[in-house]
Amino acid sequence: MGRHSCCYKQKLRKGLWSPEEDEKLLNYITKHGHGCWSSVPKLAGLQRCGKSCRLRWINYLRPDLKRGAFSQQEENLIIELHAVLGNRWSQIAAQLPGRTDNEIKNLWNSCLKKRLRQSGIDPNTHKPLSEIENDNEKTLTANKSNQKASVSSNEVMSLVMEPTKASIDGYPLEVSTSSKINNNGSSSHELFLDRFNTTGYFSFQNMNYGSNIGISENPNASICFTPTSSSSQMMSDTNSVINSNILHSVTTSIFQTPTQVKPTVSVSSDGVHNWEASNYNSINNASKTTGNGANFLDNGTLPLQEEMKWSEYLNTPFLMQNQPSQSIYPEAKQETGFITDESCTSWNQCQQQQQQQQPGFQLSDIYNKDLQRFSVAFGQTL
DNA sequence: AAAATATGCAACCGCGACCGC
DNA sequence: AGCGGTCGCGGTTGCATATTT
Repeated sequence: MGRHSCCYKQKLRKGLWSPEEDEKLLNYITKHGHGCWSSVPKLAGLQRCGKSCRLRWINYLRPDLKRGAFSQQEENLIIELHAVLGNRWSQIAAQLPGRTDNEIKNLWNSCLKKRLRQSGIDPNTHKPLSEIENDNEKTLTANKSNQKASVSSNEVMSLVMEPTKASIDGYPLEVSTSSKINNNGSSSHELFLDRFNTTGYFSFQNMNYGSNIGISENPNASICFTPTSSSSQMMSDTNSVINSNILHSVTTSIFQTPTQVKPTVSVSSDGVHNWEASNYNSINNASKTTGNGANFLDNGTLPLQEEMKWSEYLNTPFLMQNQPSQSIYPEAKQETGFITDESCTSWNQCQQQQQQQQPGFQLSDIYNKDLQRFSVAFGQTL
């Protein structure tokens, strides 16, 4: 049961394939096609079972296979697809021409899974690990509550609302919220923005708001903008806190990440705010991973982000749009008039190029637009 | 330099689905 | 409907090589 009859036969070779065997199989299939796999080894003169021949052909000998290391784009796509499809390797492989399911599975198990963990992302759920811990705590709390006959007013309660669709300037954005009543009587509001549930592209401009230090003087650093409020101002203005913090966390996460991110912002009624955001950028270079991703530093700034090629980012395949050579953000490009020159490898270069076409152009103009958008988006949900 | 350990990859195995008889 | 053969998928193993101790 479940075992090939051919496997019972004796004298069948197992293990690694020799060059001679490869040649025999390749020659046979090139001339005759594989037809029924169980008859292939006999006809090709091989002491192998049909299953082994099939595997060798599919994973190694097929002429349309792409050789060599996976590109960054391919890795990003695998991560995105895995977030949607899980361990359905054959379906993932179908989106990557020239790559086999086995290859992708190996890459995932040996490399990508590890990188995600180092980035503070759970590779199974693609959620930030901290969020999962929170979820577990919530579950535990809920279970404890359920075990009791009644819920007293000073116990923690959690309410997760249905996701709501928002659309800002025609850019879809899915937002779900969670309200919490803490045992000290104060309430907090958590907000999740899940771009993976949107219909395909970012809600905002493709820019990195990676730091709170203004436009960076360092050409090797990511372009950096500062929110309109300082940290101290944020503390005195709840809306500003919300908007600025969300702006930081969401944009940093989204614009640095090729895959799913659920930034979480929690603002309690007593004015104390805390938030977190995962940062996938570290995937690009695991050695620069800094634990749990891009959390705000104590001084209210974010750590500098590693630079990502503008053109590469725009062309990152998204969901099923596996067309690396075609930008998937035409709307954003149209609106910003931004140059997506392949040779443009830094934000400063992008700005310089754009300024040649548009004298006086400033990236900060786009930033201000985004700030407005975030205000609208989160004004609707908070 | 040698042993131990980690890593990456190719291949195997078991199982379920499908098909034809 | 039952059975056997085949195919394809996903989990796992085992080996060669690289890295660390």
